[in-house]
Amino acid sequence: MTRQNPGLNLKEFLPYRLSIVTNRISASFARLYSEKFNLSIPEWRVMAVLGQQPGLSADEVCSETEMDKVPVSRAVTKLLDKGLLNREFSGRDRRRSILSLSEAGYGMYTQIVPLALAYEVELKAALTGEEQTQLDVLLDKLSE
Amino acid sequence: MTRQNPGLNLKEFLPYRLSIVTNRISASFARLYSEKFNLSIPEWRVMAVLGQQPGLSADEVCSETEMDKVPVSRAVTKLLDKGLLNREFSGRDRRRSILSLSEAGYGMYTQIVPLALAYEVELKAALTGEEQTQLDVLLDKLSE
DNA sequence: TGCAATTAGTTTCATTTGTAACTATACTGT
DNA sequence: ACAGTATAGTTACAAATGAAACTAATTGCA
Repeated sequence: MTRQNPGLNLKEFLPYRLSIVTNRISASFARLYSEKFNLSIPEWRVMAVLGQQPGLSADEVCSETEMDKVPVSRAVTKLLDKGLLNREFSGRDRRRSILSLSEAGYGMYTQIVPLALAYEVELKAALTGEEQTQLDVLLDKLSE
Repeated sequence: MTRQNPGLNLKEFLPYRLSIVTNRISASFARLYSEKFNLSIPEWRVMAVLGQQPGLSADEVCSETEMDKVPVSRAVTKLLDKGLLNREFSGRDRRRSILSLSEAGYGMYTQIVPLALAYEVELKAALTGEEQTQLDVLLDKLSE
């Protein structure tokens, strides 16, 4: 039987290429903080967003990070256990949590940030300045 | 306590942005074939690569798709169960499998490919022709 | 008011995933 | 030829994940 190729070249297929590149990048970045600081990816994401915007609720962390509420809830529990997070509850709405990094959490955060920025610099070194700008534009457009 | 922002803006952080965009795209593409054809992501990937290059071994499927050998092995088992794949073993090296889509598998493949291509067209519609070229270049460079 | 509908967050359970151990076959150097 | 090592693929086990059910608090509106 002869089969004509219906014309999908996986290596040129955009969703596929994006996922390969992205997975490589996030895996190697994750190694950076998981090894030294023993944080999972969801834990780091929660810390990263709270380092920037203290006082968010769990729900706001979800929308900021585009994570599901289940992994967020679990990450928050773990981070509380490790003493990296403070949690209060809103007086106005007692279901609503108010999350922020603890002293210890903030200390860890300030150690990770330079690693993250250095990693980004290294990544971007593969691109010219102009290309970096282009990439920003393209990602925005693909985000629709 | 006053905390100076150490300068990580998550929304501008490249690995983060890539992963958000990519996850959205692969999730919505996966819906396309998982709903209609009941394929998992690994199953589709195996089929996609074998549709293009019949006769690969499981190991070659791994390197082509950058998947771990465990999910590949499981996807192959499932696809064999569903009758979508044929498997022989090499005479020269009887450990080595020789995989290809069955009639049924190829039939499904030829149905999915147009969906995939249409999806890609839709994605790329957000970009100008020039931007599409740029994106290719950028992804190549980021792949190092 | 008071009761249905919503919302924040957690827990349960089934599925998926990856690491590591395992089986079977093949290769290598003596 | 054969002992040691490497490779293809599978299986077992433990951890991560997500959908759905659940709890508790709040809102809307009759």
